[in-house]
Amino acid sequence: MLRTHTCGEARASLAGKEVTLAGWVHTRRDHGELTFIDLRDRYGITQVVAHAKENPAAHKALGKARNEWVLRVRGTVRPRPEGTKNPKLPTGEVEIAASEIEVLNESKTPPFYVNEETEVEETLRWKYRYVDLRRERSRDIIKLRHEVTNFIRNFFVERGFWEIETTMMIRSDPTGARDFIVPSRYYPGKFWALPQSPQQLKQILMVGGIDKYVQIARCFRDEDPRADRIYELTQLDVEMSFAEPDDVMSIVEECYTAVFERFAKKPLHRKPWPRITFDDAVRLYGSDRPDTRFAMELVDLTDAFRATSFAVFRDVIADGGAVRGIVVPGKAGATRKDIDGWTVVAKTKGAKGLVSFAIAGSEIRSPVAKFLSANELAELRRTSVAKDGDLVLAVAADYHTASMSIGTLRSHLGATLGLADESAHHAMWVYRFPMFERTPEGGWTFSHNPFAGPLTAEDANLMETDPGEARSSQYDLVIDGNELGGGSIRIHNRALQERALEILGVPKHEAAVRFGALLDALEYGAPPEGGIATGMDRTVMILAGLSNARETIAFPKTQTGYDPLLDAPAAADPKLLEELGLRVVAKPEKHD
RNA sequence: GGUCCCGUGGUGCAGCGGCCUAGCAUACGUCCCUGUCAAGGACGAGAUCGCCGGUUCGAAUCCGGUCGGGACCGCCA
Repeated sequence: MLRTHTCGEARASLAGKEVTLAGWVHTRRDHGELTFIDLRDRYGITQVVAHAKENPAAHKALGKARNEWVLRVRGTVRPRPEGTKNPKLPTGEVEIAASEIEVLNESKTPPFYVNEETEVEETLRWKYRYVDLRRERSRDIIKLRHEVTNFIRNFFVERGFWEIETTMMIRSDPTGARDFIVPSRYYPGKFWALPQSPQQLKQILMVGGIDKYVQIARCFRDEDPRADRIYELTQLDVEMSFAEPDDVMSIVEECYTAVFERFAKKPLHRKPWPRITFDDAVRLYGSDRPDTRFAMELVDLTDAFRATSFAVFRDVIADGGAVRGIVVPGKAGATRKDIDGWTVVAKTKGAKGLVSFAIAGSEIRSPVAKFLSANELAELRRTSVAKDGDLVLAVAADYHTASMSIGTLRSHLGATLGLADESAHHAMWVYRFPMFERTPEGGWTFSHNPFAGPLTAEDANLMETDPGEARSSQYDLVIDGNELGGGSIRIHNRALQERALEILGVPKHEAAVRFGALLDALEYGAPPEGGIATGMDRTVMILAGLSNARETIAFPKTQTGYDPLLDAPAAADPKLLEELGLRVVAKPEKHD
């Protein structure tokens, strides 16, 4: 090694010892005859000093060095003179009196500060990620990710799980997200797909008797990215044979509890974690991933307006719908503009409108007050338990739509009004999901994935008679209102799997083509099994308190998937396209 | 596919019709300086205000378009 110690190791115990350090110039303080530099590496920062009279050569070299130059420093560790120790640095007791400086490499002036915590535009950070990674903040996040990943891997391996890598080139299937595809040279016109998850493969591993599988798996989904969503995501992928839902939830809860206790900045609010049914989550929070860091539970106002002459409520209730609301504390004074904004939020989940009721003393102000009787308003106040100065917001629609609309508004208000308790992480399980949900077209879609099994034998029967009532074995891990992952006990019987796919609109013959391998495997002694996948990017995001997932990965892309570091995507060599049997028909885009 | 916000020396911000010959901080360069640690001091260089077009006597500033970035909706089993 070019060094004997790292820049984080210098301590009083090394005093008098000759050491060699290598690292980057963090800052330089030139006092003329006396020059200091702080030398930085991954491990820390050490002050190096040289005096013009004591060591002219070293002093000259330090004077010439600039930020981010790479130096090798030989010198003697010595205690700093009394009164010049720096308690802010772990190495602040000592300094290196330089005897020899070797410039390993010079550096251009960096495009942004390494030694300061200023915000820098992301595209620039990603383009110069090698500079950005030297910054303390970036390094800490990447280190955290490494430690969390390593901890989780060890956790499962220690419990008998085998880590198995699954292939990254699989069969494309038009369910779920859009696939990234890879052309084939031997089979021109045919394509592999990058896996959206190793779902089918891990189930096939169970059929192969692997019993317990774990993988920190890269997954690819070509959907428009968001702050917490990226093209390439990493998931903790786990599968267990002969498992029941509680087995999977228990081991993941144990793992995540350990992870949060070790790496999070704040405690978990409850152990063991609460488990809430999907129905209760919708009823109380209007969400399948409730943020319980604040209360503001939904109230049901249907009964208060059951006899109303107000047409909007009356018609919805007559159709079997519901009036669902929330009480916003102290917001009776909300402006028309506020309420219009909240109406837009509620409408994104299907609400036709939003009705507000401001509780002002004995009076209730509402745009629809004139259509409602005094009795109904009194009942509204009683049912909602709204206090003077509160604002009640309500949506009338079918029960699910009304609940989800108000729930979305609840989340929005929680975020914008800063209602969440920031002193603890709220982890929970949501379970007893419906197996199928209605699509806007009137068909069925799955709430988890097409391989999730029914919760009980009774639910399996309901798949035949009344699919909408069948409950799934699915369970979701939710932390602070974020869906961190989900899993289920899988269907391990070909006929039942075919039936499930049929309900989802995939006829048997088509299923045999699209899911042939898995369906065939189910006929060769597939064990009952289940598992889970959780998002590592989001996990690290929450642990580090970040608002976007890009910072948790080493080489991020922009919102449109552009990689500023590698300048990708890029055109392919025409010869390669020829070999692959591809011709580009898209108009070239002009990117500046 | 859609909505909203942003684009000003290397970086981060201010300026939002004329007072801008574009301001501040920091970084950068030269010089001074023996105990600093965000060192200090003096001087200096560095920007056609993303791009195109329009309105106006006059545009960084207003309008339209476009490119890029971000947040969100759709989408994301």
